[in-house]
Amino acid sequence: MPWISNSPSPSAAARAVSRRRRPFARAVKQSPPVIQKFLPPPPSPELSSDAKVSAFCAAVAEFSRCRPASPLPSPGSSPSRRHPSAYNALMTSFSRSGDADEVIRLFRELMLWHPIPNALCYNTLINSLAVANRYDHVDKLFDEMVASGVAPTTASYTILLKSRSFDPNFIEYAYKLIPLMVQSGCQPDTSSYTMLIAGLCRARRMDEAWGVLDQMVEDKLLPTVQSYTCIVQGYCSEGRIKEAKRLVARMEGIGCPPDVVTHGILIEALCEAGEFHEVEKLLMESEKKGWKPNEVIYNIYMNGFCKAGKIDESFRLLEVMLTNELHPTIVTLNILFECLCRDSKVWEAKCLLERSAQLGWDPDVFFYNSLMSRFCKMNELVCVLKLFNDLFKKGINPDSCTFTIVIRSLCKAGMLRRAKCLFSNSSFAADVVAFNTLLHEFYRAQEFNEVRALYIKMISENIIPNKFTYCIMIDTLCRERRYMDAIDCFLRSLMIGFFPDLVIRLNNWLVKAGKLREILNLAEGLLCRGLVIDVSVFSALIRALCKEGYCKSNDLDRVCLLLERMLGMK
DNA sequence: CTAGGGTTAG
Repeated sequence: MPWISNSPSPSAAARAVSRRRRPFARAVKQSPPVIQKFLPPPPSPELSSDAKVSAFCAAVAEFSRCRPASPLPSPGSSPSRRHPSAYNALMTSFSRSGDADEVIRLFRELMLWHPIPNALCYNTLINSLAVANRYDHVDKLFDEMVASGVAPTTASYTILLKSRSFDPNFIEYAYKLIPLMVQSGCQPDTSSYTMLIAGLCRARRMDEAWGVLDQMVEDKLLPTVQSYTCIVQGYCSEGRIKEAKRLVARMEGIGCPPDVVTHGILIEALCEAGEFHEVEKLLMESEKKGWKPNEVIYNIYMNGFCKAGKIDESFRLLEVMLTNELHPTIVTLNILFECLCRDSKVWEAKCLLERSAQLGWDPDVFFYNSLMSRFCKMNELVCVLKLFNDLFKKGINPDSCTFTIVIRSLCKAGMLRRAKCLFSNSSFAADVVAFNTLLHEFYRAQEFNEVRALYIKMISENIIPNKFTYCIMIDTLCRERRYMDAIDCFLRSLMIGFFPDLVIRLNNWLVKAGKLREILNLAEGLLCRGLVIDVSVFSALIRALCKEGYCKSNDLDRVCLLLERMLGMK
């Protein structure tokens, strides 16, 4: 397999494992049947007549019956001279279907006939790359556009904002970009402002998001459903459901009634909070309130039930969906598939996947990930690797999630080196989660040098560490008693945001080691950056003081000074 | 051409 360099293939790994298991299997064969019930059930060769399995099959049948005919022209058709607007229409179409590579190809082809494409074409291209998270290309292409004398439009800038809206440094970027935008004669429009609001909400800066909304009104731009929906989502992701509900209610009053998207966000949050009755109520009132639940709404609701372990309810919703003449989508199938996996029907799920072609659906990477993730939890490494193999055989591209599952499975079986090999392969686009997974495993194995090396690799590959990464690094440094480095590491984490639980964690290490001076350094580091010292840091100080012997501490003056500053006396 | 929602991983 091409993605593993100089290392045995997964099938070899699978063989190695099954070799190791063979004596065990033999032993079981000869022992009384009582032991056999501790073994996983063998994969069932035939589909069982289980009600949920047949419901899933019915959903598949409905899915394949209602599948639209391919709306797209086949990629790679021979170049022919087309008008730029025809190219743009084609590119938009491929961009919407998520095929950024085909958009790039079309753009290149367009340049053969029209060496300087117009702003619209550039926008479409850049947007498709932004959607595909290919940020480096976004910036390069924008510069290229400007360099070739094509004036960016307001939409160009909005796309730039979008490409950064998940970046931890979004706000700084946006506040730099907007003046530039105005300077070049592009006034921010409703969509630019909405993008700004979306980014602020993602960064949990709700007050500022409201501020932008006020600014919009001042600029005589009316906020739209989209603008408010971003804020609803901001509240929901912070768990502030009451405020989200209140805002949704208020939207009706100000002539901006919440639509199906707004409700989807609210329903997802309600499900997560276990307020399923509230969801039911919203659905009952939907007609009266002027919105109509679509497939996505049911998917969200079904997924909510699935996550809460209410598998029967998920399948009940499938029936409701069908009676409302809504067709299952590939996402619906995936959620139901996940339900089967959770409902101890893993082996049936495996069987379903094996017969997908016969049943009438093309499983995508999500189906494989769901099943592999289940097998990973069950320590069924061989099954994981076999599915990983099947995926390649079918020509499905694994995503970073697939790799994370494989890495976890390998690590769980004690094969850390093999997991590391996956990382050395260039075709594996590791993301933060994948890195965190392996980092965590090396940490658990106390291979701190490997942790460090991997962290350096991560930085060099421009993967921005997140909270979990810093957590592992802080733990690692503390385990090595490098407390000052741990503090430095924490202070670096402030670049991506302030996480109180990281402070608490670091403090616990410092207290445990009786590192009073380091606690003071940390507290001062926080204060001089204008951050509020949490009560946990305060109590950690007291605890460390007690441990050290209050009177003996030479640092008492510094503690008092800190406490005074905390209380706002100085 | 551009703004808000759904499935998987730590």
